[in-house]
Amino acid sequence: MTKKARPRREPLTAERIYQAALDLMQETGVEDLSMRKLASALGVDAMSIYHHVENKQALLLGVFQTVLEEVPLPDPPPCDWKQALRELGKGFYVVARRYPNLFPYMISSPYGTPREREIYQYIRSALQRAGIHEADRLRATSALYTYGIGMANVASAGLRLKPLYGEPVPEPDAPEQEPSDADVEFSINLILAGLEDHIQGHKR
Amino acid sequence: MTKKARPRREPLTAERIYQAALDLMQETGVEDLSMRKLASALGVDAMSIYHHVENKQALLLGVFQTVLEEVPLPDPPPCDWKQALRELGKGFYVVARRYPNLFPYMISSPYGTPREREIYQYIRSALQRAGIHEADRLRATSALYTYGIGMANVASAGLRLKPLYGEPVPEPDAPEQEPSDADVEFSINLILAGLEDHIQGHKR
DNA sequence: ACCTGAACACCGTTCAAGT
DNA sequence: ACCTGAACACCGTTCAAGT
Repeated sequence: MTKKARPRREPLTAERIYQAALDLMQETGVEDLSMRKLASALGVDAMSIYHHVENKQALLLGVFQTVLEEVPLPDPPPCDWKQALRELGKGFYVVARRYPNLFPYMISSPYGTPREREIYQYIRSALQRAGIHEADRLRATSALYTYGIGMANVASAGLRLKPLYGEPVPEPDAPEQEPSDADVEFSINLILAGLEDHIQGHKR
Repeated sequence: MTKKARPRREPLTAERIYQAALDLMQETGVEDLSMRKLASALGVDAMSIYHHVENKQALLLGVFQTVLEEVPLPDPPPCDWKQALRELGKGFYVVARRYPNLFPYMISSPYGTPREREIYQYIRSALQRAGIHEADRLRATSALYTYGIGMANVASAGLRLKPLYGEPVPEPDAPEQEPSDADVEFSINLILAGLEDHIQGHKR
């Protein structure tokens, strides 16, 4: 036992805070997260958190960024633009399923994260390779991004309609009801076919 | 002036409460709405509201339902299924633009509303007329619904990327930046073309 | 430099009481 | 039947103080 000694516990860092917040939200939902509960989960005074994170909004954005970094962005991207977008879409879907409580709130946040920008740019460059000409590229990027967002949101609810108020919230543990890869592929292929069609139409 | 007399003010009703809540949210954002502020806007004690509305969650769902009823559901639906879906999509978009603060929160709500179900069924029956066979109809409905949700969400932000935290939130008063009908049509046509392609593929 | 605790200005909701 | 006010158990955040 040395006198100098390591500190009684790990020092707080923004990353440790994000991870703890994410864990709490997975268990009890985003609505239930409070700075005070988070602090006590970290074994720390509530106000200590503010030394590493500006406020609750910034904390949430940090968690969103952490989670979005789990969406893989193949580098270098496959030369086949459709393949690139299909893989991106599937990756997005997988992460949305991993954090079903989080995604709806991420989407409704008035602020974005740097990772969201990267994903947007990835789509944009895939569409450039696809040969969609300048004028339509922004619109197409926006449409695809939009679609990913919507899919992530619906995926969070297991591709089912949300229950009405008063109806029981369906158990997440009904594996036979799990949306399959085929369901997701179907949905992604639909929009890719639409894009292909658009490109053909302009060539012709 | 009769003695019997009308009451000093309109009696509270759920509808008056929903409308006042909607007005407040339009001005200050959903996050800022509180039962207490709503009550004082109605000139009423905070707790009076609870006589007409179960709790805050139910209040929000009432507002969502009110707003979604503004999305027109043409009856009888046009025989052309693509036309029907295009009109539905545009209607959805117009309403999302009308209540930009509200839509992101509506989407992230864990509960749905009866009107959402009706819209879902409308899509479903349009796809039946389109001749999409039973096995794929649920997936296609889900994909289209998904797409509408995503579009509404992105539309709320004016088809732009959300600002990063710390960046100024763009003024909503830049008419030259307003997404045009053509932008929306582009996006809707993309997915309709994908569907058409899917149907052709199965006929062939 | 990092953490703490008291305090401030709020919340949603319950409940007993008023008319 | 409908509304009220006090009270309860919480919030996020500021600030002065501790080590």
